[in-house]
Amino acid sequence: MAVTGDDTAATGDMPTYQIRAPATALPQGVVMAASPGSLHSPQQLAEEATRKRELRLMKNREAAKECRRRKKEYVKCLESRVAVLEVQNKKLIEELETLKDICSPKTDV
DNA sequence: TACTATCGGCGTCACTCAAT
DNA sequence: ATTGAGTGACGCCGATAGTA
Repeated sequence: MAVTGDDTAATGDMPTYQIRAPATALPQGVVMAASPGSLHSPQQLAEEATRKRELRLMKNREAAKECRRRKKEYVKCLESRVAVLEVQNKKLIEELETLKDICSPKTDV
């Protein structure tokens, strides 16, 4: 698991699978906005607003996919850890029973 | 076969948090 | 204060399984 310990330690409410990664590159086909100074008419402003919204939605779409992918991976990781711990627990219980048998005094009833 | 319940994935919105 | 990324919550949709 690639989880930064510092992040999780600093923010208690942060899910452990969350990784605050640096900003990633834009998906292919994304064109950066024109500078605000180059806009004039209300028509142009409206188009710019629409374009910005679509860009935001597209980025959020990709972010959500990535977030879900990481979450699935995290859950899978937890499940395999549970499996390992269950085996370990079972072994310890068996060992305990063995030691009890060895140590307990015999009672003939 | 039509209907229903359940599940997984998706897109979107609203919010938080860190960086600037 | 603003901005961008990450994520929880919600609703929708298609696939699949179970049932009358």
